[in-house]
Amino acid sequence: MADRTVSRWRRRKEARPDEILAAALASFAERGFAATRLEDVAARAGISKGTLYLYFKGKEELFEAVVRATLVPNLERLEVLTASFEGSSARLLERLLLTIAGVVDSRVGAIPKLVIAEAGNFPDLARFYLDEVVRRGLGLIGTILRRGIERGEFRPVDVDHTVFCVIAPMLIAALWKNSLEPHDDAPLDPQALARAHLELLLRGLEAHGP
Amino acid sequence: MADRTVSRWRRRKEARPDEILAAALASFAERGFAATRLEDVAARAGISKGTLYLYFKGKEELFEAVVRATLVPNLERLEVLTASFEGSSARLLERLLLTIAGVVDSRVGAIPKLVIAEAGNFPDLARFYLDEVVRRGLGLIGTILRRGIERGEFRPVDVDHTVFCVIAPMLIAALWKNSLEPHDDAPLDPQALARAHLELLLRGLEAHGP
Amino acid sequence: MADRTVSRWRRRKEARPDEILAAALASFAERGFAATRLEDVAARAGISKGTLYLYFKGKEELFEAVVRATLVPNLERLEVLTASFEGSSARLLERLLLTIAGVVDSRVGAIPKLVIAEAGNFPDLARFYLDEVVRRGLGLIGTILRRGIERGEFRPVDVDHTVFCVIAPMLIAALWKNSLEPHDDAPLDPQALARAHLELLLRGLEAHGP
Amino acid sequence: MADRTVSRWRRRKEARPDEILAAALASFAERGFAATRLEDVAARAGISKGTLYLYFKGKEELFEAVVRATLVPNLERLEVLTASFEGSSARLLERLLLTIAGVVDSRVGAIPKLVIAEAGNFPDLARFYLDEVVRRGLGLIGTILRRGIERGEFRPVDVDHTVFCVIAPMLIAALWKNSLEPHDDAPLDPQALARAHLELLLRGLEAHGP
DNA sequence: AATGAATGAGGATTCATTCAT
DNA sequence: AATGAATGAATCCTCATTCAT
Repeated sequence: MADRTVSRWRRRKEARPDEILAAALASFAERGFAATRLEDVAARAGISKGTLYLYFKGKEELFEAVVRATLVPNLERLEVLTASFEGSSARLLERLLLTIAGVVDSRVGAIPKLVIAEAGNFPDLARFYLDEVVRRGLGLIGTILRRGIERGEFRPVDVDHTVFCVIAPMLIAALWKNSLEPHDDAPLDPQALARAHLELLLRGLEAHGP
Repeated sequence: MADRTVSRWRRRKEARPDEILAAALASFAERGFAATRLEDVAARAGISKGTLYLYFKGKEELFEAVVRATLVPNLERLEVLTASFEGSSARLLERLLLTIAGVVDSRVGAIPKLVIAEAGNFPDLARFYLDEVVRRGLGLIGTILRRGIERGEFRPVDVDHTVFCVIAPMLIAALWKNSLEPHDDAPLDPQALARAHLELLLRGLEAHGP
Repeated sequence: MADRTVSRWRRRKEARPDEILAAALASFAERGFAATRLEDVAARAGISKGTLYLYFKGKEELFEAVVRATLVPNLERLEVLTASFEGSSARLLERLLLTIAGVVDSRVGAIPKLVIAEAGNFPDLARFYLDEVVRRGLGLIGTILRRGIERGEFRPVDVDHTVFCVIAPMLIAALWKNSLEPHDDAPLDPQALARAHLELLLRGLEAHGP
Repeated sequence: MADRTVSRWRRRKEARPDEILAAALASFAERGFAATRLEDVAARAGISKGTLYLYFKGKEELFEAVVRATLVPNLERLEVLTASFEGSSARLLERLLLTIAGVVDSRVGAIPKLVIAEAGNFPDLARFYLDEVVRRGLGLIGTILRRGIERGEFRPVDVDHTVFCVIAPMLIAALWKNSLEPHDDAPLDPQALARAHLELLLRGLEAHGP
């Protein structure tokens, strides 16, 4: 109803930034930052080259926007999940990894590859990602590990290093899907990998004896 | 003796390709393929831009040579080690991961980042890497896992997926060192990570009591 | 009375072209033709970019209109003054230069700079300016000089070249005010310059002896 | 002899900057800064677009180099002339203006037009020109006027404003030659103008009888 | 073999102009 | 009449590659 009052044009203008970000993510994921031509991004978004510049100051800003706009919302969801979870820490870890496996399979799974590839050329972006994604993500896992140790579910481990071991397979899956998998015959199933990893991980973390 | 007959100049000339490869690896590692200027590679190698072309057909060939020349020798060493190892599979896995942790800390640790970043733009290279590094590397780990299972040291696991879990933390360490670590304050110690990972992993793989 | 019947809105609409011309003159004066963005002109005139095109066919036409619309009315005033002046030729020359000094200090003082800068890119405009401003202006001064010579007030001089000498300082003042003065500390006073010039000029023109 | 040892290539490299500056001056003079395409400058200099960038960082730097490289040497010549001149101040002024008239007729006569047109967009250049050309030039004329006044050759005048009157016709000639003259039929003769100006000026400056 | 001056294709960016609303 | 979103032609600039010396 209220929507009728806004012109189609105006509605388009509001949708544009997201359409462009989606197109840009796809292009950057395929070819990387430097090899992506803005003209291709524009074509993919169904607009002209010049229109891009109405929404983003340039290629670098577009790239940064792509990285900044993605992942963080996902992380927030996971933080809420962790804070409110009532079951065992093993179940929580399972829930977390399977959710991440789902993200890995989506478009945003390409972000880690982009950040890893371009961190050297985008120091600001690297720091943002470090602070807002990596530290928060690792912190989240650390919280769960400590929760398990405190509750006597997990044996005491070197939390700082173990968090890397928890997330590593999922990260590798995300990178794999966006780099070598297209050149391989057998696709990787992130969910299956997550389950194999969980089995190994939970046994590895299990508190011994009575 | 024989060496003495070869002039220093001649030895220099024979060393050139390797010096160029080392310079190229350093530059590619810092900025990535596209952002690396051949002029910088040349300067780093102490030669002129034109001289590069006497040894490599172009930027792409140089990049491929960097990737092809590295890692494979390391892999061969590991394959020999595995084939001839006499101790327990746990010890073998430990030996393997600690060795890899050493590689991660060296210049060649940058190769995975480069391949991941550029696989989309270098299909041939991607396939080479897939065949000659990834499959061989994962195969090696698979061999060890199967060895352990057969010998009753490890419980039966989903080998195909578990190999990813075994290598993932070391790979992440390699990527971390060549992307985000320079923007972080606390450096990651691959050896320490390998040990934390081994503790977790070996407990996770442990065959249950009789 | 009649004016009251026209709505303020309508009056606004009729004033538009002049408001746009004023905004355009200000922008062109500041940055020159090429560096002036139509968007800025529109903003300065308080309208949108698109509206400009309802009044002017394009940037070039707007530029030409700015040049054509200005100065000519000033010249006409001076021609009337000259034709009807009754006093000595020295007084007339004084009147003329002081009036021009006033124009130099106004917005239209920027026109000579614009024409000089863009004559090469606007041949039509150059010819218009040559015919309607330069020749008429120089002709006016020539008329005064000849009047003075005929009346025995001025000595006989090379009129064709002297007209340049008469107008040159005022022109320089106009250019100075619109180019280097903003970067200088001490502003130039066109009236004072006109007076210094007149003193020099009238002595230089003075007819000798009895 | 010694020249033979330097290769033709090297000799070319040393000549290039000046060849480019000459080509750039010609293009900028014709069309102004913005309307000049670097490709045209390159073509005029007999080189390719890219070669320009081996010698100048970009269009702006090239423009600034054109302005900075020219005129100053001319000024120095005039300063030497003034300092060492032995004749009457009237002769010195004559010598000065006729020399300037010669410069006006050369390629460098286009510089004032360029600076006036672009001062608003090149603040640094404007200040440079103000300090190194305008102030020095006006100072030179002021020195001569004061010399004449002190020696009793000229009557006491308002030196600060009179210097503008002395130089104005020559400046106008320089601007005229590089803007409107190409659209006019009768070319202006700077030497003739200088002579007409001198006659007027020297009479105007003449100290009155005893 | 080595150099480095020269080239030009490729792509980012700007902004005058158009036109649906 | 007025708007401002969209367009794409025009041009700067970079850098891999070539080649005369």
